[in-house]
Amino acid sequence: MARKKEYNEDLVVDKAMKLFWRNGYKNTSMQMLEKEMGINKFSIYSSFGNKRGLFLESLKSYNKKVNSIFEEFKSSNNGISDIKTFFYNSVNICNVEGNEKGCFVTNTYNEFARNENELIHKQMNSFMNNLKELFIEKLKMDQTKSEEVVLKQANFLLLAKHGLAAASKVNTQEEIADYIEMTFQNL
Amino acid sequence: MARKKEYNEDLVVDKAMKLFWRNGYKNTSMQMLEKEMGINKFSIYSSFGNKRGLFLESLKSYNKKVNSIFEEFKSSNNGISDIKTFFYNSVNICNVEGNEKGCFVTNTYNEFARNENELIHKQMNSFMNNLKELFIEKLKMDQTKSEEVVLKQANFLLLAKHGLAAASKVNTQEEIADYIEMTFQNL
DNA sequence: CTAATAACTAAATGATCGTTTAGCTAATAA
DNA sequence: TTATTAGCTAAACGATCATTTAGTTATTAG
Repeated sequence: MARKKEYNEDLVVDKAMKLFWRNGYKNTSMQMLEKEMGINKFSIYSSFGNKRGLFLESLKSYNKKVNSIFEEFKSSNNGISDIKTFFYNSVNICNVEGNEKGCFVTNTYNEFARNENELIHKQMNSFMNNLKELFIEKLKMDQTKSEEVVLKQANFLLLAKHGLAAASKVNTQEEIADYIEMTFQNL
Repeated sequence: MARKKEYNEDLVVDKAMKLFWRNGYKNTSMQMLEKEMGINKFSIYSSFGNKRGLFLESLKSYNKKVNSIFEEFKSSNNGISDIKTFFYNSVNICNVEGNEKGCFVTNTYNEFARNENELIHKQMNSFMNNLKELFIEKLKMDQTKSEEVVLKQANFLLLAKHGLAAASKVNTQEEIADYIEMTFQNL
């Protein structure tokens, strides 16, 4: 009937994601996105509706990217040791990429902590709740732990993971490693 | 010679600080500041130069506010126990205030992590370095600890403090308490 | 080949951003 | 009292924001 798109949507979303990851939502303008994605504003709007739509797609793209880490985490059966590996893997994804920092989800969580945007909050909360469930599952593998201890430690780990992701924006790999080692020293 | 100012600078900076604390730098507009501070844009500019000037004054105002916690922390002589108390005090200041969340300095650190603004980075780094020195001082009170262990634990605590401040934006007081207790369980 | 249509380019849109300015008000020194 | 001067109000500034639109290009069905 008519012309074909000259770009691949998944590919340009990935580029947008990296820009949002680096700068956050508010500090990323449509002009910057246009340049980074290599397509015109019109194309961005026709594909993703608006800036927020593109941002949500970027979050999905990030989730896909970290999904392999999640899958590995889920399928292993070594309890706490798996959680520790997961922590290391989580802080390492930003090193294999460009100069992105921290965790995109956590960065977003922080930026929108007191924002009214419901969609983004939902996305964030489901992410956090899933993670907590996984922690609980892994912790329960050690059957000497009471339900109460499991829940307390899951809360502890969730906060530690969030804090680590935030801190990893400004700390060195060595400091991060020290932190992870001490965190798991006596769980 | 001429008219007197109808407002108190310290007072309006305090109001600006709370707004910046709640929303961050980018998400706080001059219009919002005008309203919150109760004075005209002209007055803001004549007193503080520009938005960044006002923001830097707000950071100073925050530092003054938390200074009492710092002074108490410095003057005590109970080693690690002091650090723990300091952690609790730090997360509690946002409860005695309005609906501010987390630590203003940490929020700022996160927002400007990959920003080129030198003045703000300096302010942040000096804050962090001072804190680390204090941690080291307190940890050294336990003379059984080697220098190496002291430095490692200081790094750990600095990251934990940063992470806690970030996480406290979205976590409950109970979760926070659990985190602090576990953090100090075996230091 | 041609009519139809979707994707493209590029410019314009209104809103809001931080910042400045012109004109008015009030306080003080002489 | 009056000239001077700093603080005030309110409007306007240019820049940039996200978003839309008008016009052109390219593809394909008939």
